[in-house]
Amino acid sequence: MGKGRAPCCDKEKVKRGPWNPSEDLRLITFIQKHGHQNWRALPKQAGLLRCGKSCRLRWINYLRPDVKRGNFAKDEEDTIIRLHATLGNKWSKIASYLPGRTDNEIKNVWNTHLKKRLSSMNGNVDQKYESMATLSSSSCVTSMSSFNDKKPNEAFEMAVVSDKANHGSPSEEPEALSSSSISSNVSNSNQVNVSNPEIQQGPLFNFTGCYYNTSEEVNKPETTFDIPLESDLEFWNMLDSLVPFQPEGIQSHNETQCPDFGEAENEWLLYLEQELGLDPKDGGFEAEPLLVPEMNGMGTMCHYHNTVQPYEPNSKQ
DNA sequence: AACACCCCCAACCGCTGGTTG
DNA sequence: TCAACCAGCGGTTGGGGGTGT
Repeated sequence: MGKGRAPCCDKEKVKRGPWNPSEDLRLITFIQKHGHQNWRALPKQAGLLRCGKSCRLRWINYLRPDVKRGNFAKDEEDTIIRLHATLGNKWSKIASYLPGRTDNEIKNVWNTHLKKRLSSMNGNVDQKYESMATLSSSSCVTSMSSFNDKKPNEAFEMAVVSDKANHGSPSEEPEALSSSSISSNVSNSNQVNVSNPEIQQGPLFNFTGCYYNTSEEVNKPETTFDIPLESDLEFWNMLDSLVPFQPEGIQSHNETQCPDFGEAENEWLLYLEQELGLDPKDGGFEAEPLLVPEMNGMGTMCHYHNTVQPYEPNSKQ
């Protein structure tokens, strides 16, 4: 590494911080059309002033159609605890056993909830195997010794078996954790598999993002996507005055990298536009071509968790 | 009401390992 | 074989919201 590593992107020319809806839509639409063969080139091709890494993270952790959001079910938490005892901080590995959950999300849950819970139960997180003994049956703990050597699906089958032993009736096992669904999808969660009906939940694929609740959300009140259209005339005027965007260097549709959005594509895009308040009927956004202009700096973003905040171009970050 | 503190989590940073020429 | 490039991973950060005083 004598010369050192070239920075992944020019930080001076790259937008950072939270993503705004128009950036999300632009990224989603680009990936939907062209896939994500080259993350580094993607931002330029998609017309985003973002680092490729940032685009990748945003897609994987938030925008993927199959990402599941909301609180973790107890069974999911138990699975994380169990897998963490075996795999350690291999978040992506753990995520591969929890369809729809991202490594980042699992890492956050572990650091904010589960670690503390284990710590309070045992007084010492390092005694994780002892912790496992309290959480799980002895058969589970003993099975861990051979857990490491298993292939993911085999290991998960073991986990499921012990899980059933721990929680009694198999009916307590959530659908997303059923062994059948797992064994059909043991690839890393980063790999998009929207064509898989086991992952693709619902008539449209389940674009949960931050825009609406999923039916699997636990203990969360129903929330709405609340874009204050009236109060953000500047933003919507900006959208109205969009210049057609022509992606650079797009030769052909990449079948292998482009998620198969199938017949739901148009319906989904329509849904997205409506959710984002970009209804073409109102002179707003049309899915193709991508028309969203570049943002005017950090001040343009809005943070939207359950409820979208007012879009304030001049508000401070 | 105002302030301080805490918690959560989206996003960033830097490293690693795989691939390619 | 090796250097350069790239995607992916895991650790960390910091802003915003919630809660306590």
